[in-house]
Amino acid sequence: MNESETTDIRALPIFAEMADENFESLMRGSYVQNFPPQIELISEGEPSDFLHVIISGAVELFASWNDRESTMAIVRPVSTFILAATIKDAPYLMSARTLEKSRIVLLPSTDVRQIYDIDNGFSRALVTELAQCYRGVVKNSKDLKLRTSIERLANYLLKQHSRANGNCAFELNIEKRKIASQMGMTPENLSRAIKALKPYGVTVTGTNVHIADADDLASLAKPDPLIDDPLS
Amino acid sequence: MNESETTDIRALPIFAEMADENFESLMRGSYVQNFPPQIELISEGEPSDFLHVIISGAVELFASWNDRESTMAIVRPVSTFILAATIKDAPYLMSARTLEKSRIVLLPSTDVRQIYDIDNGFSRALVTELAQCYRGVVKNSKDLKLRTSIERLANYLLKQHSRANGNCAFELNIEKRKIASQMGMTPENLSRAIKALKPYGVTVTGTNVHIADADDLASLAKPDPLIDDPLS
DNA sequence: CCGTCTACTTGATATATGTCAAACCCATTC
DNA sequence: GAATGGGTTTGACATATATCAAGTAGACGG
Repeated sequence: MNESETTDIRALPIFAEMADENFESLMRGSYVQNFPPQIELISEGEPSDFLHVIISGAVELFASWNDRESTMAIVRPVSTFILAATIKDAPYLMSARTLEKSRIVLLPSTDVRQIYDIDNGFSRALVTELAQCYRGVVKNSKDLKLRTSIERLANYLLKQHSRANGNCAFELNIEKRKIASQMGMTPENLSRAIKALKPYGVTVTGTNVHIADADDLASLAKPDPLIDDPLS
Repeated sequence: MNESETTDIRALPIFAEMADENFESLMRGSYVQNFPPQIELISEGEPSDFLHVIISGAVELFASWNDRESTMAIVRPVSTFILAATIKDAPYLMSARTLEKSRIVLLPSTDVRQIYDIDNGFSRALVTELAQCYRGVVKNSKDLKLRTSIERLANYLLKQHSRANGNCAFELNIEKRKIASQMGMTPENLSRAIKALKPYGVTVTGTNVHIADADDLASLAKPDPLIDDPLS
């Protein structure tokens, strides 16, 4: 791990407030690895041996049951994933695989738990982080339970639109089938949902999205900070 | 608040490890109130002024969007609710209403945050609690995304069955329409799902449930600790 | 430049779930 | 004991979504 990567990790809210010596001890015990795409990093049900930090690339969190599979989230740098399992010393609830070539830091869970027991800055940061994660999942549930697939898509596109600084043209950075799964629908249904948004000025060709009139789309999407705002 | 109630609250994992003086100071600033059924205790979007602790009764957490409403969870004594909003000092993501006559303790959020800043036992307990809550919502999402409504119902009934100590007859302690909403379906659909479980030995008359053969039902439900186990 | 692969799309169809209206069943009240 | 009212059930129907099968398009490697 080079110095700039260490700095990036240190800058994460979760690590920012901890004592230097504890952070360094955490880093000393860590492993860094580069993974090719489509590698399963962890499997649900396994004990959580490491807290993962993604430095570059992209990782999909997914869950399975009875031969069905669903994408739960896509994680992008720089951030940690599967924090709750590490804290609780409980089995992973989700599996993770790389979507692209990715660089991942592995922090032994025992080290994390040990340091969280002695470092109050760290444990306070964890409280904030977990509260945020919790709220994120609740928002996701609300999206799923209160909206149809077309409404979910409309809101997803609006979010991407604002991430592209409001530019009317932007790219999808994930495969459509992953987007579909994340939003709880099939790829075929996503295709049709995209078509259904055409009257609202949405054109998608390949990975290129064009939103003619965001207000028009918003009239359908009715975005709500209590569902769609990643902060708050 | 009487002494036995204070003891019950103190026994909650979240409060168990904090210093006596901090717990007492938290309690001194608290309010206790009895509410009749169907009272809206908090509304989503409002700033989170209090951490709530339910002492007796039952509270429904629900969310709304675009004139739709969905039950997110039912909270029963003794436990806290809307912890994450209090910690983050962020608006509630869910509303809450009493389902029955309920006794609720209100802890001012500023007090909670202030004490969590100085009491390490409390902040560590919060980490564990929030990690648990997070995992709870993730499990709920998996249930929603990976299962059909009949499968969700089958698993719900198996869970109630084991809560009734494996007794083949037990009572539903919530209205069916709330159960339906919690599981992401309409009351009509729930009615039909119940019928669909008849071949698996499930009979429901009013609030009485009879499960002839739990193994038979489990062959359909395929319960999974990574979805259905409230612990782990 | 051509084949190959994989994601994506499309159409036809099936299934799941929602909606609406009416009937029903209790429980409560007057 | 009749009337009221809310929750539940049922049936008929509409809509949303999934499935299956085929075709298309783009990316990649030879």
